[in-house]
Amino acid sequence: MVLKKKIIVWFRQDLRLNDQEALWTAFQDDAIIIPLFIWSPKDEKKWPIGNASRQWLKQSLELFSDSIKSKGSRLIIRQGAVLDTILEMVDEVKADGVFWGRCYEPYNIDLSTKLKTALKKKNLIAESFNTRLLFEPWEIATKQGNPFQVFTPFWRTCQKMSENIKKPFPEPETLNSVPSSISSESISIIQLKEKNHWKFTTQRPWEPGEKGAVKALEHFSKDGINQYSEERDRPDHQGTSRISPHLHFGEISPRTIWHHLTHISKRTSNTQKKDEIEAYLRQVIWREFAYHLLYHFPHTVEQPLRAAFNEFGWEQEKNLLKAWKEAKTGFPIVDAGIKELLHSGWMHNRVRLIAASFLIKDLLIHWIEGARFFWENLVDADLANNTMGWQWVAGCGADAAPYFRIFNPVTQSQKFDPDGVYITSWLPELKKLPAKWIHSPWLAPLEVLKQADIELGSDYPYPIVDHDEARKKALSLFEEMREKTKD
DNA sequence: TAGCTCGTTGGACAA
DNA sequence: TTTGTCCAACGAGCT
Repeated sequence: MVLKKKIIVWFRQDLRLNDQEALWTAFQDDAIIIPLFIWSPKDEKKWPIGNASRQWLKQSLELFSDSIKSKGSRLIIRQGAVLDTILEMVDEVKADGVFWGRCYEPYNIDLSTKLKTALKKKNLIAESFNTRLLFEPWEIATKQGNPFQVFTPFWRTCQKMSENIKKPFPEPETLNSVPSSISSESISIIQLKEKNHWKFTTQRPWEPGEKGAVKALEHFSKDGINQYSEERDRPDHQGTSRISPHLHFGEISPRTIWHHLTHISKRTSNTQKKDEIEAYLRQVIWREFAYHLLYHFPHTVEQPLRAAFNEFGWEQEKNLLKAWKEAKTGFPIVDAGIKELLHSGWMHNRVRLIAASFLIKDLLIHWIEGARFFWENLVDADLANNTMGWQWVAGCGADAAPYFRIFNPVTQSQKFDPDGVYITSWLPELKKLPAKWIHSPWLAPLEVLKQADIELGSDYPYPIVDHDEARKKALSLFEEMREKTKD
């Protein structure tokens, strides 16, 4: 009789059973599988998991643990430094090796490398799999063999290579049991921080976990996809897929999304629908692009991709930053966005752009401050996406907007939330203000404000900056930076 | 290799 | 009210 191999499958940002190549490979090898999750925020260095993400993770793990149980196995949860914990576990259960899905944050790459070396030294099996991306960051390159820094050619290359995207792996029908002698921590070891406690609201309910992720995809692909390219920009409508937190925690794989939507696209003769699906898949490729950049330019989590921006004259106005974080800027679209973030752990993409542009170009505060605030409060906080997004808005990242493109928070608000429906859903104090004035209450006649029961300065703040002046100042600082870095 | 084209999400102003 | 044009800059990526 052949002795079965014993494999620890270490789960990180791939909390699902479907299209889980690490798990599926161990299952196909007929190995005895020990599913493991490690709670180890200290290993995450300067980007330890934020409060909103913790809350999501707790629920996601709870559900993942249940689905593993339903297959006859048990998820082992341990706490401590990743390397020590795995090596101890390997000895404890006399494992023959470890399988895991790859992560691409600099600290995670470092951990994987060290783990592989340590396991190989012990003559054990160490295998990592692609569980998070359509393409590995090193599989896509320009014709010169360099990493891409512009999205469109990256997108075209991905399209050409899309035939290679593997079909999702099925989930194992059953799993072996895990001996009760192997101890596990409770999920309650994942503690929320006391301050700035993020709460679920009933206003925008989420359903974490693999089932919730599949439901979100099915709902979106039946309905939302048909007007995606227009509707995705409307925070007052439900035009986006809302799949981002599911993708971040790996409750669904991008391959599943890709194949599900390309299948629909192939079946329909409706060219508009095909275009809408392509518009959405383009966004999925933006996520790939973010990982491509994170992998090839890992310093960008702290430093600008364009070095010239190290010379930019950022301001250090603590009070302005505080007002932004507390939704007290006096610009309703910005404040509504921050409120949405604090109350629901999520912010509409268009509003993220407006709020980010306001922090950077109106308040002239360094993008890293905004990146850290988002990191702490978003349920979909993702180092690759967050870094790319903030650098894009700041103009210091890949494919960034030219310096003179500065969002006007009032015209953006008028364009994408014309009736102020989004604004008033998060700022009820402005409910009685007519749509004409909702985007810039400080311009409303006193009579109108009175009728709307608003006294500026007490019910709702005065604007903390004058946008036109702030814009001019930003442009002159960019000009200074260009002079300084000219050569 | 040198030159050419092009770039997720814009704004201001004029007609 | 909508549509068109310029803003003005630069480097990536291709041929």
